[in-house]
Amino acid sequence: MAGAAAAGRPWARVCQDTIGKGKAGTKIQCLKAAADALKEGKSVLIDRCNLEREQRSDFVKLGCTVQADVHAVFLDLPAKVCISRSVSRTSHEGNVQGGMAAMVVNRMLKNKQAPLLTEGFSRITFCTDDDDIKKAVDMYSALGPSHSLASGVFGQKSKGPVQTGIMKFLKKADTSSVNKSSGTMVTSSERKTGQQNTTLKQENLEAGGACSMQVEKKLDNLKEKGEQSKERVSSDTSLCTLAFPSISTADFQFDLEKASEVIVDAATDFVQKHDNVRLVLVDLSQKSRILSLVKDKAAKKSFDSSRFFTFVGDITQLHSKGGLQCNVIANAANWRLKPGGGGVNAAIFNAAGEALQHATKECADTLRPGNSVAVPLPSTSPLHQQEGVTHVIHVLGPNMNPMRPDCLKNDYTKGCNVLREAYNSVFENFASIARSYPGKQNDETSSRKSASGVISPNDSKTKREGIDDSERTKKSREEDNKKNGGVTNKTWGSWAQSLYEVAMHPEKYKNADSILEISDEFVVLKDLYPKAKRHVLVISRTDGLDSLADVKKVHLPLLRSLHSAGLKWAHKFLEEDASLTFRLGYHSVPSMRQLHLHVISQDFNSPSLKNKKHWNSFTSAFFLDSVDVMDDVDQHGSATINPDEKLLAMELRCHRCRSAHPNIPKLKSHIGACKSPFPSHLLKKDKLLSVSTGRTGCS
DNA sequence: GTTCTAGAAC
DNA sequence: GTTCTAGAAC
Repeated sequence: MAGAAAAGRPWARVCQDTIGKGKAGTKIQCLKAAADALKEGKSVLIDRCNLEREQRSDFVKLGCTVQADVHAVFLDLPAKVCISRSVSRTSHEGNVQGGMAAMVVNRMLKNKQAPLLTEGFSRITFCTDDDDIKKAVDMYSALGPSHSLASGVFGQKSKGPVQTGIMKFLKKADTSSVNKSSGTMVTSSERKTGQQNTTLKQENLEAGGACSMQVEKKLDNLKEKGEQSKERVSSDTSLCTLAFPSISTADFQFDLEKASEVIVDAATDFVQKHDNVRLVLVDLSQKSRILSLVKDKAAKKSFDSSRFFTFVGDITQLHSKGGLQCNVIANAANWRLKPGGGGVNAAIFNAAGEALQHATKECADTLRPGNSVAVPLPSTSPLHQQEGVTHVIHVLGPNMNPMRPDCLKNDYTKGCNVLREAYNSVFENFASIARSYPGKQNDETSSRKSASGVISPNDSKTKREGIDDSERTKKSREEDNKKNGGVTNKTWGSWAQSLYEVAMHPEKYKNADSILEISDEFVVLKDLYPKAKRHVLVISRTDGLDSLADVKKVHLPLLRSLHSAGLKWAHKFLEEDASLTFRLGYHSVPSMRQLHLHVISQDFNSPSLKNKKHWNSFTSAFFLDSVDVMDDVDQHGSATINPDEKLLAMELRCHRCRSAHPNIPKLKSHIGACKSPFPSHLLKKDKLLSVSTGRTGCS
């Protein structure tokens, strides 16, 4: 179908299901048809699932080579909606319907990768319901030849600021309403009115697949981007990019010569150690002395110069004005992490709007020199929408200005050390964000380890659970905690005390047959509401150690004791029932106080497993394998936790074959029958125990 | 963590 | 009509 939009721009729809003379064709045919249509000056709608990055990259490349704007409209509908629609539809062009459809859709959704601006899209619109889809269709239908749509990401449900454990229990921040208003606001502001004759077939978008992509020809738009864009726009957009200002050299009056040395050392060192990332030092002025010093010093070093370079431009408008796509920007913040003050800090807070202030508050209150904190930028922020910036890393450098706090009074030995620490901290935070970028990792472990983007595993001072890394706040928290007798200041409901009670006074309960073992370090207890045929808890007896968030390196021997007690009981159960498979691990955010290890058989055959939260708490990244936790604590001094509650609300997927299911009863009947092998990430590192593998899980 | 239940989904 | 979920109360 080629819909000639009412306003005049002709559209060509390229659909693989019909491209072979009305029948299904090949991707090559689609690419050719798209290229031809673009040559004829048409806008092109690629009506193809394109769920995986690699699948769509050829289309993106095509768009870029003819200098067209490439947009993605991502239909991010819940799996159960996709499945039920595809099953019940009739006369689908590709004949993906009926019983077969569930299987096909499940297989496709398994590999779903949300589009990123870094792939080369200039605009991405997320649609998560019918309303979003209608808006997107209306918007593109009404697009006239002189219209252009803003660049950036629209309608994405924010990953949101990381919720602290305490937030979860005190009150739920209503992120859903915030997100909704953002989506509506963006689309309605972009929507052209008065054009209702939809030339794009909405039903195709709704049922045909989860993702479609539009390649829009708009040469005039590109010209506006000016000189710099030509130079950089072609540069590699597959790299996760950090743009950063020179730290401390403006208001903090740090010596430029010395600063440039630190920058070049830290940056070249970093890019040599990390793949798939690039660093860009940004300054406003063409005559910037710090840029030329850094350029000169960098020229004398040998490293890949496309991975670290300097750029003249406004750090808040790098994409729109400079044509440089940066996922992450660093901010030369003040110690209070407050907006204002002029310079880069004021500019970034200004450009990012209130969303950044709120998100920052969720992550930290203050910052000390040499430290940084990464803040996920909500999708409501204009900086996110227009520039594609997903994170802001606030950093505080050393101060040489006697009019500002913590002046080092020209002590450049200390100053250089603090500046180096500051850059290293920023780069490490950036590295963990880069690792969590979809496509920059391919296993579940790495994604959950840094998914929040706030956690810096190499910096023991950096906060977890979205608290902060400042010593000031840490102290006050510790004082609060002392009063509670605990290490974290999470509040526990009365119902959350029972494990604590058992751990403190196991002798009181020793006659109960639910208690399997009591030692000085732990108590082994049958879970009162087992979520599988066999489900026991190994509860630590250390007072004040309530969850993984409290665990420090000193607790490593304890973790090992809990683990080996868990193994012992798993083996005992395997002797009784050789068909079982066991997994040992912790909940990222437990509901019950007192650190406890779950030992749970993987049949999940139990009437007590009743809801989505139950299921996801044992089968998503919310469940942290004991072996990983021990490694993590050993290497980093604490456990890396992703406290994102969204993990518990995720769609229901089989823990073996990853197929999606619309509800718990359907899921349970599937898992009762599924014989697929377990995912490879569980087969590694002896995370699963069974008789057939003969694994012990000890290594 | 569970129980209860209104109301959404089928 | 029944089934299932999700939020409040404990």
